[in-house]
Amino acid sequence: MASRREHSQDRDSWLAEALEMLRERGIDHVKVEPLAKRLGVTKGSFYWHFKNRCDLLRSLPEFWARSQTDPVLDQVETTNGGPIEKMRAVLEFIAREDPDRYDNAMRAWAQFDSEVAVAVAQIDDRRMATAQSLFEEAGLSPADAAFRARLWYFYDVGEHVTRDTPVSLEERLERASHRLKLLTSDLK
Amino acid sequence: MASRREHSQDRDSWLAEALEMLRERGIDHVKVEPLAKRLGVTKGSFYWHFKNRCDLLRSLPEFWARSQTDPVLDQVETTNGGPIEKMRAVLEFIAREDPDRYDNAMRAWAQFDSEVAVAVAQIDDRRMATAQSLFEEAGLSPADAAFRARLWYFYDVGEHVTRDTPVSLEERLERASHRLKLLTSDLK
DNA sequence: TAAGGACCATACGCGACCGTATGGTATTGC
DNA sequence: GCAATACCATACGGTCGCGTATGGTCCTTA
Repeated sequence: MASRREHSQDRDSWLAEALEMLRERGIDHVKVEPLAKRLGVTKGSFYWHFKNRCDLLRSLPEFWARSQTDPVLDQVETTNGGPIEKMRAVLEFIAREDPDRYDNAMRAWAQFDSEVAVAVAQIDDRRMATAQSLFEEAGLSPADAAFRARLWYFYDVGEHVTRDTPVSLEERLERASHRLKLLTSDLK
Repeated sequence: MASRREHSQDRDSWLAEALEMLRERGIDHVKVEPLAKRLGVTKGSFYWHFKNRCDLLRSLPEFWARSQTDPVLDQVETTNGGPIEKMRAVLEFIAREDPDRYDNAMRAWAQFDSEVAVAVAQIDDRRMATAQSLFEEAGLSPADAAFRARLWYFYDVGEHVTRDTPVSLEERLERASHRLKLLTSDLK
């Protein structure tokens, strides 16, 4: 138990590649043998690190949250300034980095797997709670801040989910600015 | 060409069942033999109506738009009153009927198929264009109305996409009312 | 340096689907 | 009443992926 690693590096390699495949082709194309081919090994390796395919799939949401969402929420806290400035920083960060790269694929998966749906809903809640606290900081009541946070967050979701063609960075920044103005013009 | 049906009834039966399966389990589970089993026939029937599985899948988006979205947009036009009243009517209709039952599954599919993505984007555009025209009727400039329509529509998308547990009718109506107020309080 | 464990390759049986080939039945036009 | 056609059942070969069994190769530790 002394030198026991919480997350094996090799296991995480499989998970990272699986997440990439999930993003590219959907969960039903995350299969053991094609995955092994992409990693340049055979499935003999896979069944060493995982009990079976289901074991891999059930480990994916935790890996997704750990590798994708945690860094973003950290970004929020390390920004200094008032709530509006924090929102602006978040919007710029999102517009530039597009950290939600895997979100759509996770949502697509969550449509058909209730456990995954719960995991994704928890992430949604964490993000909306952050937004709500910022609106409360800006002077809104908890109830009003909660709804404003929904509107705030759902715009993100809508932008990602309805996008079939890529949007330029300028356009994304323009929309972010417009959105910030519309949702915070009555505050401060 | 005289008595030729535009859409065969039997073909539509396969499409309707396929759409249902798409909603329940995702596009990769829309398979010929399970589908035939659900319809109580064998796949010999399928390959009479369709060239192959790909033929079925490529026919699904058109069927979806024809059977799901067209009726909703008709509903918008047949309502009389000002733009705000029309919006209220639309919100109530959506909150009660939930006509977007298949939207999530289509979006999930569109994530991994660019042709489907285009078809869904066209539906999104039609719906947002309708919303935009209502906001213009209410006095906004085309540019402002366009953005307001995005905010309006993305809230719908967000509500549907992030929902893991069902929401009561009362709650849905309450949110619809709140949303209408927040997005139209400065108009008229 | 021998033993044990970590890690991976190979080979096999199995089931789920796909698409085709072929034959059967029932209805319709003439 | 007889074809032609619409529609469906059955049977088959082929592919893909799962999971297991088994053996090989390092690398560590005593």
